[in-house]
Amino acid sequence: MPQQVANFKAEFFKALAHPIRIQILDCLRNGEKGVNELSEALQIEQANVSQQLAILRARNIVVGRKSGSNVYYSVSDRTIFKLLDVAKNIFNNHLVGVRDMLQQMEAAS
Amino acid sequence: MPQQVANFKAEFFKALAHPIRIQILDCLRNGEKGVNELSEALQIEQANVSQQLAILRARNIVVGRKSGSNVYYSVSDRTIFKLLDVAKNIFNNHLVGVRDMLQQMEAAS
DNA sequence: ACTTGACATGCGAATATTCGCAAATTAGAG
DNA sequence: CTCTAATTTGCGAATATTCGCATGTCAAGT
Repeated sequence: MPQQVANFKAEFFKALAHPIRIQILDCLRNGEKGVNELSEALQIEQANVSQQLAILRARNIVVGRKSGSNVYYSVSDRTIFKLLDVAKNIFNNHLVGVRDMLQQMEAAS
Repeated sequence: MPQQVANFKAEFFKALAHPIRIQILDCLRNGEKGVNELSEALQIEQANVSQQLAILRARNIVVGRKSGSNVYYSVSDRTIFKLLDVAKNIFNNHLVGVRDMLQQMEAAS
């Protein structure tokens, strides 16, 4: 894999590498939402939400639909959710791994 | 999703959010590799490779197997590769989107 | 035109990441 | 024990990210 492609992929993951952005994406699982709606749901300052949305937009992860003075955001590609689900599976596997390890230590003591 | 879980997920994606680390994981697709081997294959200073491996290790993404004075690294959970493949699909979808957009602009001019 | 509500953007200080270089560790050979 | 090769770690300067605050934009109502 050329370095250039690796850069591109890293940029993509960097866009996901922030708690607020993860929460925003999770909020968008069941349909589009306005900025205020996200801000209230997550209890995060509106300007901050808007900044994080700008980052997700820059990577084409979300798109905004303007309606009057509101902007409704949604995920541009539902495969994103599949990615998050696979990530969740990895977490679960690792948590199980840690739990087993703790149990073994317990049993050995 | 509680904020704590979002933090955890963000930490995970942060571990993937670096070109060198992406390249390392890609190198590990066909089995474990030593640090020198990775360093040469990627043409990256060995200390740097070791630092990036340490980050992947801290997130349980790779594990090292010590053999003599060598350390052979491998991916701890092959689901990681599935994740990278899903990410690749997302890129491809978006690239197609961009290509179509360029074609439309071309056609309209 | 003025105001209000919904978003976006600019700025800047605090914080975190990156990466080359030097030094430390560790295992095996002589 | 000494030397060497393989790997890790510490350090520090350059660079990037984060986030609150202030300001800017833009549409709709009055």
